[in-house]
Amino acid sequence: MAELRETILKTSLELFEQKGFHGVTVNQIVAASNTSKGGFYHHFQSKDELLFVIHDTFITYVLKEAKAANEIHRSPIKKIQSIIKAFVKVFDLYKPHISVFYQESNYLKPEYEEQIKRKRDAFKQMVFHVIEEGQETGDFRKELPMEITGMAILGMVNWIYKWYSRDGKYSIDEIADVYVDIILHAVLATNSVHEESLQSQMLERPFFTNEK
Amino acid sequence: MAELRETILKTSLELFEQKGFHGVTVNQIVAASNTSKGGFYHHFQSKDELLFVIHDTFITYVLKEAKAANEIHRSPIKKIQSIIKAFVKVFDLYKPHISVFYQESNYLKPEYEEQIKRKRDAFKQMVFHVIEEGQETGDFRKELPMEITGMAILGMVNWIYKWYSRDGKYSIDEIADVYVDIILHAVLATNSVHEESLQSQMLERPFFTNEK
DNA sequence: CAAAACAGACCAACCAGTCGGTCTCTAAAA
DNA sequence: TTTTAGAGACCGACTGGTTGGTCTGTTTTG
Repeated sequence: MAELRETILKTSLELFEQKGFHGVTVNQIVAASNTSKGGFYHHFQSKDELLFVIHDTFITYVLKEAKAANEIHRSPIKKIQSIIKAFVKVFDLYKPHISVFYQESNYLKPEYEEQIKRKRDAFKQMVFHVIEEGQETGDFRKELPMEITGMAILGMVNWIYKWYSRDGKYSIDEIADVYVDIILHAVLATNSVHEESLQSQMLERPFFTNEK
Repeated sequence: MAELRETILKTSLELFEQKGFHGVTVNQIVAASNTSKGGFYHHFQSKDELLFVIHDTFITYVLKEAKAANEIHRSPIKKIQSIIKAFVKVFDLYKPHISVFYQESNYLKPEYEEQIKRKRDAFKQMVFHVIEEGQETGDFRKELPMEITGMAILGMVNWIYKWYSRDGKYSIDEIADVYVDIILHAVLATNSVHEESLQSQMLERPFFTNEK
């Protein structure tokens, strides 16, 4: 039964998030999971493999979401909208994974690192591509350098792991709406001559337009 | 003489950036600095103190810059412009410090952590305050939630440490210009009725408006 | 010559990973 | 049905290597 494996994953995730990968020993994980060294090493080859599994589950999910969003829509505006929304929402689902991901990713063993890097780059390229597309169709401002804009967007979203909390002032959906709004305001060409008008695209009636 | 101290700081910074705090032993630092254990522990109480010093030099600098930018200008638009520019440019000066800062900050001993946290919060509050100010004067869109917008800006800039390189395609000044432009496009009210007009404020003729 | 700066052998603690062994459960053999 | 055989799950004492830090002594500096 893979029950213990799940327990170990869950408890170690909590511990890593609190104290960091190096701040937690295998013995602590084992104790918190009510098992033993033997139990641990029966399910994982090493402490490093555990770190890899955590990384992989999160990045795999994100990549899948982005691919889907990319295939469903045709307009770059819609595409970036859904990618950002999905991306932001992932922080609600996988907050602990992501925290560990960004804080300990450089301690991954080379073999593991390469696998993760490939998926992460794939995601980055998707964002870049959508921006490029939007600039070609004239929806997005052509004067913005694509790489810088892309990294600005990625950074802004990625940083969420540092401050988001489920008990915070704003829900993840509200945050997603604001982010989409900020990004679209930043990149949309003012004379977007496409089928959809600026305003109708920019805000799907985000929550904060209704507030007083 | 405090010469060795500087050498240790510099070499350990390089090592930490490459391999991370936990990936570098005191013996390695000592060897790379052409000194001995005795030399190291003469200048630093512990490996942790070394980590603290690195954190502190960077955050102290950033905070000083932001304070200055805040005092020099009166208009929130000008303020946010200089804060962002200064903030972005810090990544050119202190890239290694910042990398270590964000990757290892949760391994700081509590006593150290508190000191750093205070300065970091001070900086965050300054950014928040400028946004608030801009919303009050009507320069910035009032419908944007201040906290989310602030964190979006901080995240977008902070993330630079993950990808910026001096040998990269764009200079730090170019990046700073694009960031200022993106942020102002996102936050400026379209009917900014202030002394300065939208366009003249937004871009101080950034490099990319001249391209082709 | 006194104090600071540095050298380097040494140590105690810790920690990831191992290894021989047990327990349980299933399924084939008797 | 009972017995036997075997596989996978799990246990926990042990180890070998590493690491941060100390301590005694030596050199340099003012």
